[in-house]
Amino acid sequence: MSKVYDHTKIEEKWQQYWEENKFFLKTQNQEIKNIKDKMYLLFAFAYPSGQGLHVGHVESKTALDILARYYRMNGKNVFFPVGFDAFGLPAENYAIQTGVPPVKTTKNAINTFRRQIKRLGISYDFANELATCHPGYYKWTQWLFLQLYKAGLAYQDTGMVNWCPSCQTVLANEQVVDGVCERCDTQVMQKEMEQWFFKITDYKDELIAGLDQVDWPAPTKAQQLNWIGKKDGAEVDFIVVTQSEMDELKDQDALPTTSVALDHTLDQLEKIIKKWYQKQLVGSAVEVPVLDSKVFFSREIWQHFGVKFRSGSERLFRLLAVPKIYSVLTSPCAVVTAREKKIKNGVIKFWSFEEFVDGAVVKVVVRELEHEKHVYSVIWRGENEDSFESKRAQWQQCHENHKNKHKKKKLSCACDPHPQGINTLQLPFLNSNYTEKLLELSRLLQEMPLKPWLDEELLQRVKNRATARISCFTTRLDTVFGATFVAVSPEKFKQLYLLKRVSEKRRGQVKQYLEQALRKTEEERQIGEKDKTGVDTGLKAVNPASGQAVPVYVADYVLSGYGTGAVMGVPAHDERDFAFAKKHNLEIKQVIAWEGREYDDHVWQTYYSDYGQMVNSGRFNGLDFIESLEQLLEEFAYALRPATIYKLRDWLISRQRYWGAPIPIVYDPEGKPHPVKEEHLPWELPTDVDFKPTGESPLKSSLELKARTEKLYGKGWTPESDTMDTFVDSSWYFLRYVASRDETAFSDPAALQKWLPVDFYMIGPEHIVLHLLYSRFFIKFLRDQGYLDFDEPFLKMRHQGMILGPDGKKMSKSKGNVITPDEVVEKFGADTLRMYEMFMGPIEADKPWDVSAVVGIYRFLSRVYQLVQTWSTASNDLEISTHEALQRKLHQTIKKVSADIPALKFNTAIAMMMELINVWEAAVKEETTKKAVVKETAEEVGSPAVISSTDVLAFIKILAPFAPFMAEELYQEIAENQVAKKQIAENPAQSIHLDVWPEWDEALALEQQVAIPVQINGKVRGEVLVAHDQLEEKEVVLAAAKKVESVQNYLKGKKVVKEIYVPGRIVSLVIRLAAK
RNA sequence: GCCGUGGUGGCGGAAUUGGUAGACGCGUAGGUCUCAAAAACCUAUGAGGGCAACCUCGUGAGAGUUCGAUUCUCUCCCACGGCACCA
Repeated sequence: MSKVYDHTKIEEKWQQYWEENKFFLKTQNQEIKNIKDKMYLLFAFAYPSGQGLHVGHVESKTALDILARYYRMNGKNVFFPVGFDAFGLPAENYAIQTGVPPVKTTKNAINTFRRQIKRLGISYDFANELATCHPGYYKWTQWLFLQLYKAGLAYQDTGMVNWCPSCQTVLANEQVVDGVCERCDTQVMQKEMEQWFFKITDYKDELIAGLDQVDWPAPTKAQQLNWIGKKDGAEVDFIVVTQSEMDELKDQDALPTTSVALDHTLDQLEKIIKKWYQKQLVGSAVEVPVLDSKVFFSREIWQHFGVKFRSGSERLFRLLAVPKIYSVLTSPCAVVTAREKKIKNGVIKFWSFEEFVDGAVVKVVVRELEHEKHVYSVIWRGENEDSFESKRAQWQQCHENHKNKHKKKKLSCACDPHPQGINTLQLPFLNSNYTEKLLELSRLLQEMPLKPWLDEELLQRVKNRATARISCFTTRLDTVFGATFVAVSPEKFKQLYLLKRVSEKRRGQVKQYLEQALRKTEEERQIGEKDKTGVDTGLKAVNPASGQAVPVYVADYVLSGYGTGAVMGVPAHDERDFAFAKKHNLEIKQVIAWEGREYDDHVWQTYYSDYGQMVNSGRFNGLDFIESLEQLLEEFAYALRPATIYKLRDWLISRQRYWGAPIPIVYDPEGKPHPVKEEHLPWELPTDVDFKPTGESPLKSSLELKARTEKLYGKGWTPESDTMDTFVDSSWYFLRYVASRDETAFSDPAALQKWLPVDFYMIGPEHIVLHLLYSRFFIKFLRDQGYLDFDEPFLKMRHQGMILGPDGKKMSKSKGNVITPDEVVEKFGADTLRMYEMFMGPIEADKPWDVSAVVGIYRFLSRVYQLVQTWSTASNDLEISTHEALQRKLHQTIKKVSADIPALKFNTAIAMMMELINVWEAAVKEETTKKAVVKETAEEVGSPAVISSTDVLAFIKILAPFAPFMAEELYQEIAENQVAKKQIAENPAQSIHLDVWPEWDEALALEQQVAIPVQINGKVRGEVLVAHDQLEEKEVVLAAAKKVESVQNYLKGKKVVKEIYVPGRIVSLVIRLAAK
């Protein structure tokens, strides 16, 4: 009788056979005829943990192995390498506990992994195996660091970093999960340290754009985008004024709700102008800064910046004031009041004047604060038609009485020389429109003598004053009128040196808040998430849109690292600001309204942050977000500018750990960093270190490293003692694979040209963000350095899901739900393990392990084994099979499997093969029964051959990628059959895995008769058999359908009103009661 | 809260992208073999009704489009993953 399926024996035999014959090591030597023929399959770099292979590894490795074997049999030149991401914390932590050096544990772990992988029959090209902890590899990791350093993309910076007190190392933001260390779940602290960074932000825009070039799952792309976090919005400048200044202004009635504060520095102006220029906003209204009584910008200067004067007259000609500059009046007889007021430390001089310009009443207040040498000017505008009209009436009155009345009241007029002798530019009275006034002004400006750029002293003053401006990023510029406070993060408040402006009275309180907030970690701040703490600084800042002077708070709900580190508080339309305002009793001013929805500032409603129509926003009332945007930017251009911010930050690569690639930097006796010379690479990891955590990098304890540095660079030189983040190692390994033994370069240009980019990459969803981002950054950098000629490393990528424990939860030792590959291989064999994991469901889904379901695959493989055994012991050899149903099923199966493998639908491919085996078995049984009628016993009957050797071969070939051991066994066994032997001999391959993939015969795969369902009023009421050559003939099929008995019953006494036939699919009849 | 993914028998999952819902496997029940058990094999297996042919319901809930919806549209519910005081 036939043999029993002995998986252990079979698998050991062929594993050895493949290894001896080096079948899968040949890829590198094969010549590519055509570039399309190469196939670089990449498995995510794995960390060789001491626990050995996990069933999750098996899934993705098997999936890729199936692809590798499939493509090889289809004549592709397949490159399928393997390696180990061997640096990392677990080995080091183990060393701390036991004293066993990481080199040793890592080596053992790799050996275990390699053994297990081979046992699974993964057809890796082991000739190119690599490990990141090998000096031959990390030499080039260090080389990469030096290239980045040379290009200015590796830099040192000090800053607050996440510190894990247990791991004694710095963590990247992304390694902190819910405030605890990703690896050991310890609370993360904040610590200030000198660190190395890679400037990945230089590539932020390209990292976004490149996503269009690759075939990746859309959610992955979305997550990358989210991580880079590009957001368009605007920056809004709030000018800080002290309380005493505020009081003075109030006296002047100079700050009604529609006033505008102006404050500018030179570089800001330059920025604005350039921005306009880039945005091609030539022709818009322009701000004319008058920097000094003697320094004017001529029209030429504006033109030099690419800005044209606006020709329209509807816009106010706005003037900017900076120190020592007063005013340029655009109308001839503005009412100018001059006043002096004594305050504590000096004198404030005020000049205010009103003028009327094309539809707006303008009030300008110029103030000079002697002691601070500051001047603010405020432009105040008529808010609506009514005030405009009344102001105009006033204005005309004023004009009528100009000459005598002004003099009587001792008011000065712009027409007159300035009483204080300050240079005031005067325009002749013009009755004509604004354009002409503008032209006149520009003519006058041109005549003014030009003074060179600001002198040092003035420049310094301008710079100082810049700190008195708080910029806030917002994506909701349409709510700007509703900003009733400004909240600054503690860090930013410190940076801006705002504390010195806080009044004595409050300073202590503010200082105290700052100190305790800065001490808190990011994590601690999050604990009090709903508790919006903050302190009123007593400072006021002027909302550039509403002109309202609003309080400035320091609040730790504002993040320092995002945007500008300060926010404009719009409590009416932002939930956080709302909570803050409620707690601190701040004004809540609704500026957005929605049709059919009420606003009540007592309770927050989610729709308060929805887009809507602007209200309480002056002339912008009624506009929506989009409509207002451009206009706001233009109207308040002196304080608003478009801005884009990113969440992505530079990559912090320093790790205070031992088991990683040393950063190739040495410091001279002055402490200045210098790169290690290339001839000194690899800059080897010393072995004489103390693993015990001390809070300092273990490399500091190495005498060898210190001695080496002094010997090579001189006395007093010291080595960098940090190692690199292991993400650095694992973000370029796929370049090294193609020339993993090259000692002269990081990779071989010819091999790179030949194999890269990677055609298919399979990684777990845990690597979606960082690994991919970093790899893409390296590729783009190396490309810019001329080493590569492609933009994206991974053309096609898919993810494997997670294999869960039988309880549906994530496998973990503590839950006791871990299934190990070894135990399954032991019991059922590697073929069963592979196939079961492929059969569990879609590759990308998370699936629970079903202990009892594994046996289904084992049964299937046993049946395959038995069937082929039975076949090969049959005495008669068939050239061509005569069993029609079996033939059809076989060819349908070849077709389906050939389509499913490249689509990664392994589960349905396996289901189809099972169906085939079911049909095959049934056919054998049928034949046996036929024979049994003649013969008496089963032995006499023997094994009927209903299937030809061509067919058997075809089947085991399509099975081969899934169950490579079984397929090889059967392949070699049926070679004893005469006919099969001939067919196998036609291919010189000594292994089924190097043989040729079978083709299917479309004609044989076709069903002779198709059962077409017949629907009546949408319900299936019968089916009609149609010969396959009549499928296209609508009338024939419809006629036949109507004759079907079950259909007839429904048609009685009814009228068919509609007939639908979808060829090969369905007949649908719509019936009504027949008209009487 | 935001972004993303999904919800189909007792379970894992199919369904040619709008055309007979539940392929394939597990489990379960009954049977064959056996002294018995295990293994293996055979038959049945969405729910309800009927002796039966058949009928009704049924893909998270509700509505819509259609001759026809697991598939498309809208509203809602639930689960999972990522980000999160991100302005």
